[in-house]
Amino acid sequence: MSCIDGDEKIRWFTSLCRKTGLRVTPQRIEIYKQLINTDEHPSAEMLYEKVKKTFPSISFDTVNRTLLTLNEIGAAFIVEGSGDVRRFDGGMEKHQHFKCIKCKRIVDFQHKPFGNIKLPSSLARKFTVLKKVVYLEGICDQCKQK
Amino acid sequence: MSCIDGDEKIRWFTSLCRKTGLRVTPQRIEIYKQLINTDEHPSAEMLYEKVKKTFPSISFDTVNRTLLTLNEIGAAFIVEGSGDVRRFDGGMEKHQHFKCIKCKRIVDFQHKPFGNIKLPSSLARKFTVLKKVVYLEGICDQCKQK
DNA sequence: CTTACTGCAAACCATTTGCACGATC
DNA sequence: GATCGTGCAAATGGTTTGCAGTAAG
Repeated sequence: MSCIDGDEKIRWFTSLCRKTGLRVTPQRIEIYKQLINTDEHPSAEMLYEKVKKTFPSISFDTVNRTLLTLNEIGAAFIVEGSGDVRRFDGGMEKHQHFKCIKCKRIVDFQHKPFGNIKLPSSLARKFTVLKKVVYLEGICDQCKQK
Repeated sequence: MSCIDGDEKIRWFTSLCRKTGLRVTPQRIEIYKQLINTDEHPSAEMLYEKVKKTFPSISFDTVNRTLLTLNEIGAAFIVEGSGDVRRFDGGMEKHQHFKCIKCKRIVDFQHKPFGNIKLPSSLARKFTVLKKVVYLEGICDQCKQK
């Protein structure tokens, strides 16, 4: 299921690990692989279930810790949202999220104006802004039908 | 510390309670009062400490439960964000948040373009969007100095 | 060979739930 | 008086921490 640029990403990831002084372990690679091969914005638990299939001896803690590490080195990030369990995203291209408050599904979408949002300069002077998030919440198509 | 329109808001709140079939209890009023009299976007715990001063016998659970109720009837809302403890906001005017990832401080700001953001129509057709959030994360002025 | 990572278990802490008593309508 | 809210205590569940053994550089 790994696409053409899958290997590309793995190479980028391993070099990022080395650059940041992290060791390249098979567990890390596998977790990262699984993360970028899904678009369901998995929680640590969800990802643990996936990784276990190809790596039965892995522990939940390793998955969870690794995801936090990925977030720190910028190879993934924690999805914003109010409440609920922590969800992760390995897609590094500029995009936004819609989250269904019923089924908790998170859907990616791209809307140029959201990506190019300008900050008020008064704010930019005062704070160091590291992340701009545009985030929508509501009821998804599947849940509306019920 | 209650401003001129403080009583106004309390009246609005009690009528909202009645409209939604909730009973008007002194605890609820006090919690709501404290929530709208601060701009620090308190957690249930923070608010509990405040309310205890004027209402020593109140329990943490009541505070927490009440805040969730306020969120449901639209008298307050849960502040978006990634991870950390749940924070609440009683300010119902259109505004945005900046959150410092070091000290967890949440700062309100208003930026018209953020308030008037238009959704892609493809999305609006498919999903029922209940909430649009523009949210910034970074390092605040106080933490930068250190 | 040194330092970091993994796996396991226990600890933690915010949040939730159940229930009896008391307050509101 | 019936129903909802409160307070207390216990349970839950996601997340974190400590540590000994193991693997990477």
